[in-house]
Order: sequence, then structure tokens, then C-alpha cells
Amino acid sequence: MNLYKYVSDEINKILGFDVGLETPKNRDFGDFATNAAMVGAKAAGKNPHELANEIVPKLQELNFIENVTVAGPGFINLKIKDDFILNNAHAPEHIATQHTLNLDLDYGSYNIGKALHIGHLRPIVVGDTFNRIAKFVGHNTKLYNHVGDWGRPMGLIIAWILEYGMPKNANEFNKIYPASTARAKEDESWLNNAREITAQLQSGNKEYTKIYNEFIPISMSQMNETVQRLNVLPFDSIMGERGVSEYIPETQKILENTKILEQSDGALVINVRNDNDNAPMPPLIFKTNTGANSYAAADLAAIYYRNKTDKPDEIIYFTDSRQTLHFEQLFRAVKIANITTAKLTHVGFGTITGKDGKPFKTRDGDVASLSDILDTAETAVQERVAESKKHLNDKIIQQIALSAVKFNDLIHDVKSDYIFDVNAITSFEGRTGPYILYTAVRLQSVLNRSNDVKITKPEHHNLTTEERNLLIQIMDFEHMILNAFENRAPDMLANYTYDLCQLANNFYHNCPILRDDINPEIKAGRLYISKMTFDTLATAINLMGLEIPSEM
RNA sequence: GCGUCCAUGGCUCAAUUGGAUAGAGCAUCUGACUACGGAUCAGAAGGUUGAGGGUUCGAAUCCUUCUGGACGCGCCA
Repeated sequence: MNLYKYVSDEINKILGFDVGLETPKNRDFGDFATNAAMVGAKAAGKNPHELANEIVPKLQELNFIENVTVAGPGFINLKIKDDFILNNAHAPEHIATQHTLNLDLDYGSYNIGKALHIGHLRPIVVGDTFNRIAKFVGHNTKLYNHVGDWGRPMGLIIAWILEYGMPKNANEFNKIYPASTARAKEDESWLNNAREITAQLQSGNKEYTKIYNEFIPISMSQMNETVQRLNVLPFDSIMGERGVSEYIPETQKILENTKILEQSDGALVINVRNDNDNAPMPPLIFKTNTGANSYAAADLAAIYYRNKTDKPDEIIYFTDSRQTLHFEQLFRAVKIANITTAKLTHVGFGTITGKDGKPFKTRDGDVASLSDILDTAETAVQERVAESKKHLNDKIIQQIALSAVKFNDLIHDVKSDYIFDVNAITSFEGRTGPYILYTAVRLQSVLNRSNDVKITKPEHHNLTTEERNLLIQIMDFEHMILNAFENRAPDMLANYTYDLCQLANNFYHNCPILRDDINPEIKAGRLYISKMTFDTLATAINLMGLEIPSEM
């Protein structure tokens, strides 16, 4: 049961108007509180306490209410009956919403030429979890990986290959783009050559296409390998810039029909400025002066394509917040040309930084690759396991390491930068992924040991404070997950899960379950609560794309 | 220069989107029935929420000025 919604609905019904229901930070006040008396006082011409005293008797009639009190400046605090909590708490199930939305989610954005690096971590991890959340609350999603496989980097790579030959493996391939970029910085003719090659590739040059088709698979298979380690759901479409470029002519026609394409210094641009803009708003470049398609053209064509094939209600992009201006321009252009009526959303991430507050680099000063980061975490787990003289297999070590990296990523507010401190996330003490998994493993261990006891809902069970708090948290899952979806904020899920684990460990310590001196009735009640807790935790862990190890 | 975002104990992050006594983790100190699994749990200490002003019953949250930082501002993606 969604306790919050139930209580809120019942109160609104009995009072005849909608009140704002809150859960007090301090549990001593009660399970729920409303500020209705304070909000309504002025309009009613009464003081908050007077008004509160009129409301209280009505609320006392509700059969699930233990007591109602007025406190502070006029808060009305409610306490829910224990029996009601025990009888209505259950582990979360998929939610069937009345308004199922078709959502196109865009994240990942591999770049051909560059191995996946730390900058890909957040979009993929957060995007994946958001996808799982969206499905959990009843929406349809389609996952797009808008691969960067058609822009200037292709020209730079081809130019290099023309001179030095085809790379033999992924490692060799990875060196090409940085080398060619460095050369372009010093040598303008090299850059111009690459730009020219890019334009010709895009218009079908056979020689370049042949080279292109050879290195693309090398790069893609390497990136797919890395992503598989992240345990994320597969993309539905990896149609990248090249794939959507097929739709650029149709998109261009729409833009021409609406007469918004303009010539400017040899380029084709769309003016997206607004009269009340007080910020610089450069035009969106559709085609460059060499005739190459810009990334904006690919983005426009992608929206055109998705609108046609998916009829999405909303397209959500998960990228670095440095692209905010680009998406603002893009969304304006879409609106002007009326390419789709779908809502367009950009979720912009902060940067992952080192301790110095600058973008995270390895000790050598290079951008850390995603696989390096996972390797580092796995090594740290291995050391930790060795210290504690345990023996865990490779799979478990990977599961624990991944939980450390992903949970740390998910728990941060997406908008803000966060510091990637290898030591902190691999110490595994406190608020970490391993803590979450450990809690689940212990609960599972208790459940496994209780084979002879049937786990059913007890007729009656006197709740301890720990049990009560835990059950209320479980009953808050649905409310939380709906909020996480609405706010595009998977960090709400991560924070909730951590709180759940704290309460679960609290319960575990203070409420012995299988010990011999515990009577069978209490044992049954606590097993019931343990099972529900485990199921809730397992759901949360699954939504974060993590796995519960068989032991730890 | 213009714009966007940010600033919360020594450190890393929360705060139900305007609610009550600002909560956790790390680090520090003290403890836990001879471990239903100690990667755990309990307690102590640590705060004028960057600074000033304003809005109202009520501000970390909204407005404003300032300070400090990150990022962005036409042919890169």
C-alpha cells in the first residue's frame, strides 16, 4: 500500500478539501503532519490553533488513526495504528498508471574514436536506472544510443588511416583520434583536410566509406564489451548520427517549408533567438560551410525519425550539462518547425571531478577510461576480501565492485558535480553500494536458515519501534518511486534505499529472529517482516541495476 | 563582458521542493549480549546553511546585492 497516498486521500475526503500532507523529519511528532490549519488560517479569519481544533475531531473519526495532536505553530500530527500498518504493508509491485506514456530515452552517446571514459558513467548509469523506474511505474520506454559516428572525428580518423594504415586492434585504434586531433591543432591544413573528408564521407565517397566500415566494428565491439560490465539494460536502438542522417533531407524539407533556414557565411543556419532573450543565443547550425551536416542536423533528424516511428509523448536526453545551450537551441528549432509535439527534456549532469575540483583524471593526467575505473574498483574489493580472510568468487567481486561505483554515482543529485574519490568508494564503510548489498545478503541468510518456519502474515504482532519504522519506510516505496520518476531523480531511489538499509540493520540488531529464546509467534512475525524487507530491498537493488551476491 | 549552475560541521553528501530541534556517512573519541554474518549496531563531539538585505505565521530553499567557484556563449560533439 502507498500509505502516503491512502492517508492523504482519506483526509481530503473527510475534510472536503485538499490538504498538504507531510511526513515530519522528526518521527516523534507523528507519522504524518498537515499544515492545513496554518495555510487556511488567514482566509478563515481564525488563528491556526482555533482552526486546527476544528479539524482534529473529524480526523479522529478515521479508523486507521491512533491519535491526532496539535503542536507548534499549528501543525496537526497524526499517528497511524500499528495493526493497520502491519496488515497493509507489503513489498512493492509494479504500478499500473492511468496515463501510460511513450518515452524515448536518449543516453550513452558513444563516440567512435574514443574509448568510453568516466564522462559516460553518469549518463549510462542514471539513464539505465531512470529507464527501469519509468517501466516500474507503468510507462513504455525506448532506449536510444545516439552514437557519434558521423561527425568530424570520422574525417580525422580516416585522414590518419590514409597516411598510416588500418589499425590492427582496438588499442591501436584508440590512439588514432587523439593523435590526429593533436595534429589538427598545430596544422591547419590537416584540419581542413579532415573537414573535407568528413563532408565527402557524408556524401557517399566510396573509398572513405570502405575505410569507415572497417573501423566502426572495432570501436563498437570494444565499447559494448565495457558497457556489458555495467549490467545495464540493452539499448533498443543504436542508430547513431549516421543512421539518422538518412532523414536529414526530409527534415531539411520541413525546415525549408517553414522558411526558417538561412544562409550565413556559407552555412545553413536557423535563427532561434527570442525577443526577450537576455543571454547570447547563437543560431543553430544545420550545415557547415563545407556542406557537412552538423550534429544539430543529426539531432533534428533523430527527433523527426523518432516522432514518426514511436509517436513519443516525451523525449528525454541524459547528457553532460555543458550541452544545455545546444539543447535549448535544438528544442527551439523543433518548436519553430513543429517537427514534433512531444515534450522535450534535457537532464543535464554535473561533472565528475577529482579532489581538486577539476574533471577527473588518472595519475598520468589522462582521462580515466570506464574500464580502468571498474578495474580499480574490482582490485580494491579483492584486497578488502583478502584482508577479511574471506573467499569470494570473481562474479561476487564484480558485483560488489559495481555496486560501489554505481551506487556512488546514483546517490548524487544529477545536476551537481561530484568528487570521485577512489579511496572513499572502495573503503566500503557506511553509505556505499556494498553496505546495501551486505544488508540484503544478511536478510537473505536469515530467510535461508528458517526453512522449517512458514512465512505468513501474523494475525497479530506487537510492533517494536524498529519494526514499525521499517514497515512505514516500506510503505513509502511507491510514493518515493513516483516522485523519483516525476523529478527525473534516481538519486531519490538511492537515498531511499540507504535509509531502508539503515532501518533494516537497526531491526536486525535489536529484534532477534531465529534465536532459541524467541517465541514462535514473534519469530513468525519477524520473519514476515524480514521477508518483506528483503523483497523491497531487492526491488530497489534491481532498479539500480545491481545484483545481490550469494554471499559476502 | 553576457548567461547558466553551484556554495550546508574538518571531508563527502541529504533535507519530503516554503515547514517544527538542518539529517547521514567518513575521519576523531567511547562502547556492543562469547557474531540469527562485525563490510554491522549504539553513543559522544562537531553548524550563525559563503556574507548582507528583503518577502511571511515560517527561509538552507523564493527575491536582491556582494564574494568565491564550475561551465557555456557560430561552423567541435
